[in-house]
Amino acid sequence: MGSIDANASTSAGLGVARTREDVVAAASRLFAKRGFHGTSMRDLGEELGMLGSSVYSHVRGKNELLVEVIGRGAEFFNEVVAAANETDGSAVDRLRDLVYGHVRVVVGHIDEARTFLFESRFLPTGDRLKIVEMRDAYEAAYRQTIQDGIDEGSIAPDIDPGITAIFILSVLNALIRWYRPSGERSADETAAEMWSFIENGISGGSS
Amino acid sequence: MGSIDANASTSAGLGVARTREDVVAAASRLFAKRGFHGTSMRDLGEELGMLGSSVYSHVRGKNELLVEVIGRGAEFFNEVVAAANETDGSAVDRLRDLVYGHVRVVVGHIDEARTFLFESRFLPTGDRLKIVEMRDAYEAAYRQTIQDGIDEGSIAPDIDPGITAIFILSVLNALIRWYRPSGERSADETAAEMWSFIENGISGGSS
DNA sequence: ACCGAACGAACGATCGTTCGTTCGTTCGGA
DNA sequence: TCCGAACGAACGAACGATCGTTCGTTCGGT
Repeated sequence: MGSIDANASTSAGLGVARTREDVVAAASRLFAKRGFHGTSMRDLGEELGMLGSSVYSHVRGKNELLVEVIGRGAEFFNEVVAAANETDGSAVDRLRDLVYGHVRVVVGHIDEARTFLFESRFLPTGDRLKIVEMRDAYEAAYRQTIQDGIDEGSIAPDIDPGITAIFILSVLNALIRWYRPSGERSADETAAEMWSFIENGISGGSS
Repeated sequence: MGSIDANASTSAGLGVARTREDVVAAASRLFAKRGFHGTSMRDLGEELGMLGSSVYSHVRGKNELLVEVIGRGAEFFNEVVAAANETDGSAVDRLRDLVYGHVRVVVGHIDEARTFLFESRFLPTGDRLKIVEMRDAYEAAYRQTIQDGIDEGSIAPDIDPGITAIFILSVLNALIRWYRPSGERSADETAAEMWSFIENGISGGSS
């Protein structure tokens, strides 16, 4: 990543030059809160302290903003999979890395994650297909890791890797709905609770 | 071609007469598929084989439709809680009843359930608050049942009832995203897989 | 003849977008 | 040091389309 400008504040001061980065950030916020169809270019302008038409000085149009926001979200999640694949632990270790990484992404980039998950269906067709493909690959990474765990003997052989991957991702993705930055739990504390549930359900971990 | 032929039934057996019920059903379908803001009254009319303005012969307006669809979804889920509270089994039995009931509602009324879960934020303020309240009560029912299980000794005492309730509802609610009526699993088969995961996670059920 | 359902034109508002403009800053040549 | 050309950011009016909604009219069944 990189490109850390002197772009300290997100909003505040009037007359401060806005960049494309500010516009994308504002779009993330509003798309996440009100939805893509519920956000107008004039809403976006207001959020940025300018007119709706002025937004076009920075981006080509509304769809381009949706593609950009969702693309960033997808990138974050892909990095988690790549990182987990580079570790050389057991399958269960890699699965735990996937879970912790996912939670960190949601906690750290909740607006992009929300838009990625809820608004992808409104993407232009080509971009939408790419995202669907990417999501399938993400799910496949979980499925494969679970299968590896079964082969290694560290995960119960009587579970279905496919549907179990879906269940794990269900718990992870729902974080987007209930997590509030003001909450009492940190990212890793939340991930630890999740991992305990994923490992043993309501039978509880004897950790 | 003139204008009014193609009266081929979109709905039930009676050839011509559309009822308010048909309108609400069509709204459920479209709100679930395209979202509330992504569905216009003219879209709704087309789905019903009439003009957008004609929909107003059956309902007062678009918001009323959203309130009605979501209200029906909420009612389904409330019935599940009421039914589970009437059984006299153990806490774990009641929890399992809640899970199975939830899955049956989603499978049987997926459009209402989708709209209930995804579009509630677009409700008029008063109705939205009611739905939030109802959802809190729904979550509280799970939390209380888990607590009962802990008190009875049938659920591990080292788990947090609050966050565990959230995790269970995460798995349940996500069904709305991935379930397809053409799928290979029945409602109860799906619920059984879920229950196994909720009970023991990836440690597997000894079933 | 009655009555509800559907039509179809029209409304005001808002949508995404375009375009000519203003305004402040930057910067090279004299 | 000064000047003016060049530029990017933002303005603000306006566009065609579509939005939710209204209303007088027409149609078909009883």
